[in-house]
Amino acid sequence: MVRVRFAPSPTGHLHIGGARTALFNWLFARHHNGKFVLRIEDTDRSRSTEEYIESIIEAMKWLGLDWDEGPFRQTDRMEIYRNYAYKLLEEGKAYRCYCTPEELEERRQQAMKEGKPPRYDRRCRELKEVLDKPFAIRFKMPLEGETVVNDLVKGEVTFKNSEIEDLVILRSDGTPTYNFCVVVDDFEMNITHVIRGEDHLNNTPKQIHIYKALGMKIPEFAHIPMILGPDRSRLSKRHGATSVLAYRDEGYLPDAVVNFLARLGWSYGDKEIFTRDELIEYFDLDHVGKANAIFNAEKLLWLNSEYIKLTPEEKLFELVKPFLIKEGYLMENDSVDIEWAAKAIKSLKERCRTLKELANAMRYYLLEYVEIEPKAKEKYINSETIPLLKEITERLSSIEDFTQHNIEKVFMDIVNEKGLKLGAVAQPVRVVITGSTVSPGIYEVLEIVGKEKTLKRLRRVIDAS
RNA sequence: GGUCCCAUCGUCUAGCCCGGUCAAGGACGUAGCCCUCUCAAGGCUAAAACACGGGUUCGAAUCCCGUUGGGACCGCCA
Repeated sequence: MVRVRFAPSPTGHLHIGGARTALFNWLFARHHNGKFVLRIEDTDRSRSTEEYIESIIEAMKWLGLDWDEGPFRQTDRMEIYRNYAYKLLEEGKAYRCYCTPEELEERRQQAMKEGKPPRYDRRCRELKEVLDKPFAIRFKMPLEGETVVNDLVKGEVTFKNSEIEDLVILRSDGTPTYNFCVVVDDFEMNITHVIRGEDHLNNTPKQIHIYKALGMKIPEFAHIPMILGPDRSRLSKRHGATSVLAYRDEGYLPDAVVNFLARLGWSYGDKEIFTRDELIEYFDLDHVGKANAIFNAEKLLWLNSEYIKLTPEEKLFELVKPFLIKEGYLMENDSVDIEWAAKAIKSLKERCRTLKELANAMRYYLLEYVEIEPKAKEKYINSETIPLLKEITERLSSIEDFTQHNIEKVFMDIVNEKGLKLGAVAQPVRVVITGSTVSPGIYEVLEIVGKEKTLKRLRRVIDAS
């Protein structure tokens, strides 16, 4: 039975990189019909917050990454770690270190200055007597030999044991450290595959020695490459939105984000667009690449537009509603005819890449009047076009059934009678009705805006001239 | 600085493990054309990559070594 976990530390919102790690674990679990465990690594109490825990959970839910067990919290499990740490101490596999953090920091600085590796010098390792001073517990790493990590993505990676330091497993305040908790938890939770970011590859040999010292079975490891910003440095706030929830707020669809993240570092031939079921069916570690990937916001935008096109209009309306309300184009308790809304959205969905854009485009369908862009006004509303607008207003007002078909007839009549190009008539009308030179087809727009608002807007512009 | 990882179009990648079918395929983006009432969407076309240097081999994007470049880690952070 495959058991994997996602173990974020709540020191920030769930970001793109973390989300992809979570996704790969989730896909692996679902593909193998295994279990996906959520564990909150909050042993750093000074930086962990409840808000971040909630925010991470909210982001996971939004992405649709459901977990089978947890969320477990390491702060609830302190006794367990402590017991294991003391077990190692008693067995002579760990030792008390009386060096203070200040002393260690000083020595690190000194070592750096001398160009030596900034590593703990193991000075307490052979201390025989027990002192009456605060101490941390350090793990005794083997001094020679080598450790091989058989990574499912990277292959065989070999480390010299002499390069691995005697890490602290229990701090002097009695709290355990990351590398220790991970081992204990992964064992206690029966984790079979540890799928995590490549930044943990160097931690792996340390953890392997702890597993061995504790007589625990070592899980399989898979270290997936990092996600980098456009400047090739690790993705961070400087590169714009990195929090998953920020993408939700910008109007991205969770399926699009999931699809995008899945294709970052993983591939299935030439296929680009996957349903969730396809992702689950096809996902495997063999096709996870080894190289870091740069976050390509343009491609995410494209995928999102593809997903918007795939989403039915009625569903899209539900999704866009919060954005409409936020922008003030719709009141919370306004009732909107769903058929009308579907028509409106159908006209716009393939020219919008996010829900936010869609909401914005719906502005001229929902409001009474629209503000006209100055440039558009200057170009299309002038002494030449006003008579034309008057004429068309008159003819439109006589249409009884205000449908695309009948509207088109009015436009074509005018064009034919006056020998004009359609654009010469359509553009000024478009500007008056939508406030901009860009919109869906003019007949479609007028039908959706409706006869009443169409005439109101036209007359207001004519009267103002 | 030490250790570890990585290297195909600007970007995500297929191909690499099992050398020849690769004068390197797809996608995003970019450019042009078609469609057209504007903008999209759609269709067609184009420019665009095997980091470099050595081997091995009849033959290398594919195997080996080195160089360069990038990344990660070296905490009583996770």
